[in-house]
Amino acid sequence: MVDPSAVARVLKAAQELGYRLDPVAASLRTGRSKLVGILVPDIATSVFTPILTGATERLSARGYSTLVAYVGGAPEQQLDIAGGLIARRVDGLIIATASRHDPLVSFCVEQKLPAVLVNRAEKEARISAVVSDDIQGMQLAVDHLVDLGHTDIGHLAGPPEHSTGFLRRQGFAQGLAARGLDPLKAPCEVAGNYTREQGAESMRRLIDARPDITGIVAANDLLALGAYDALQERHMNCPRDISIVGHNDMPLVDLVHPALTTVRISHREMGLQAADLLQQAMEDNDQLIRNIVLPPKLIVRASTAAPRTTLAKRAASSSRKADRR
Amino acid sequence: MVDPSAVARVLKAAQELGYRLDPVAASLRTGRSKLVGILVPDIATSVFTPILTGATERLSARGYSTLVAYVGGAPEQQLDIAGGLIARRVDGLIIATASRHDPLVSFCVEQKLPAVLVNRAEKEARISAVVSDDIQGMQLAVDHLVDLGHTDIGHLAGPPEHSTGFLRRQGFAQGLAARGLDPLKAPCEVAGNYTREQGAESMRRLIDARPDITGIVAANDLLALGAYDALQERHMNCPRDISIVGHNDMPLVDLVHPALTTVRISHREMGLQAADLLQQAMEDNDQLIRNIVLPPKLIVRASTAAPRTTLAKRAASSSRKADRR
DNA sequence: CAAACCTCTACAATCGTTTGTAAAAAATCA
DNA sequence: TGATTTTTTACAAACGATTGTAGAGGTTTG
Repeated sequence: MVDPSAVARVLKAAQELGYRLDPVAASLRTGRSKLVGILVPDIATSVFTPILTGATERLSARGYSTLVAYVGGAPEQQLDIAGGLIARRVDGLIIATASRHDPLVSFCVEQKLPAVLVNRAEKEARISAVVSDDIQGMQLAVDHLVDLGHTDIGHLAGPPEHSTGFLRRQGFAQGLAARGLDPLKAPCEVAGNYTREQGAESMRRLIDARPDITGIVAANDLLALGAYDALQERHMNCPRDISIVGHNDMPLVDLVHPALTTVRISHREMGLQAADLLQQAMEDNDQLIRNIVLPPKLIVRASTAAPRTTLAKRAASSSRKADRR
Repeated sequence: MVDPSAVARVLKAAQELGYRLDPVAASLRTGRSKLVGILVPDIATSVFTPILTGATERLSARGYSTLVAYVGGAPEQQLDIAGGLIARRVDGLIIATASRHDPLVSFCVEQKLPAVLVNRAEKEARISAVVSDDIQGMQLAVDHLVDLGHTDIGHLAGPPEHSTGFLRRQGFAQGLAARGLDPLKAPCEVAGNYTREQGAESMRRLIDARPDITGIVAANDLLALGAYDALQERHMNCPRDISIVGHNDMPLVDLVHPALTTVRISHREMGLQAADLLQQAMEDNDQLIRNIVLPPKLIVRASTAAPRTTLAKRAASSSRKADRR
């Protein structure tokens, strides 16, 4: 349309004057901002950092900046915090803090504000979400222990108000049932939050209640590491006395002693996918609700082994075989 | 001044209508934004997450929101990225990505944009900074090894373009000299970045070059953990064959095997202090350059022990004593 | 009582874009 | 060519606060 040399001249002049479009003014006029708000419970957890990295990376490649808000220990403030982001005209929200029925989600639905859940989903799918297949992850863990010969398996559960805690507990039960074990007889201790301390506390209770347990599936690596602490207190050995499976495969769990067998989740990938989903919702005004469920993977390390009873049996049977020869 | 009941009525009405001051409009008019930009190299490192948490926590308590930008692998883009933040009218910058002479700092000084360095300082103090006492931290580490009886001590150094890598190497040398050991004779391998892989690589080279080494001071925990990997490859044992001291006391290094002796830095505290400093610079228009240096602390765990030569000597001397009795 | 001064209220300009509209110019058609 | 339609250009309104200013109203003082 316009003389291209003129375009070039204008662009050059703009460059020389250091002219940049003012995003604040543009935002005021349009109501949009090229900003995305991300709500995380707390950054320190190694679960949320890769989610953040992934989401931020993808969004910034698409020209969006991120406004990260830490909801921290104040879930009741979450709506206010989100309100602050919305006042700043964020174009969309990535929510990593959702409870199984979250008022913030209701709010987003009402206001038609594009939003995507990540890591934790709601009970019913009102907006798109990217999660790991928590049920399948636990089944992998249970299968692994059962394959090793364990029959007395306990669960260190996470907070039931989050989908991760809830679904993993459910997956644990399903996994047992699928292998012919009775989930109702399996001991389960519910931790209030995902910390090493809570893991240790739950583990102590579990051992006291059911000393016959030989295998533990934890809802989270930190809980599993807490279980390590509890075992050490009682001078018990993992995996000789009790096998432990974690969940998340967070950094360094391959270096702890014993190296932790765990279920790997690609949190980074969750962040990337959430960013993609949100971008679609923001730009194509695409109201489709999508549920992306990423497949977990069992990583076998040194914290799981056959229970001593099975080892004894094997020894016995192999010696019988030897006798027959 | 005004009838207080009228004030109450107006406030109530505002509340009912859901009126909130529009930060975007205010920002356009005033040029201020109640936003602070934070530049981090990458979020995944356990060094920067607590800094971020600390800074964000303090700032949000003061009514500021944070705009976090990951400079990642693109230091040459740093100025552009910062430009984006400035276009958004950030009131100040917290810079965790500074090299020892950083163009972004020059820019902030010229533009009189309040900014604070954190974790990494510049060579010359042009703006305020909050850092750990890297020199002293290394001296603690060296002292510890020398006290145990080590005389052949090597250093796994970090990137020299960052103050942490540079100063820790310097602190290592000073620490040796203070104990009468010759720093020039001490082997040192410089890692290109703070990763486990680089740590392993450096450690391999160091062992090959100087098999007589009995103690290692690493500039960072990840490098130390990489050294663990290298030792394992060669079937060497820590601390029996070689003692290792890390730096940072990042989460879980107490659980690795052997539990890592390391120099604890309160990164969270650095974040808090940086936030305070920045707030002063922003609000009091306080141009004072302050340098906050936090004291590090040695945390002794299981990765350090007396070298075998010393143990042998002690055994000999104690048996002599026994003879005399 | 008028002049000078101070206080308060109300209004308009401003920040820098985007976007709708009106006018002008160009193009199409009878 | 004149009427009609389309395209281009130019301009102004709007976003929602902040802030300076002019004028109204009140108070003090010679």
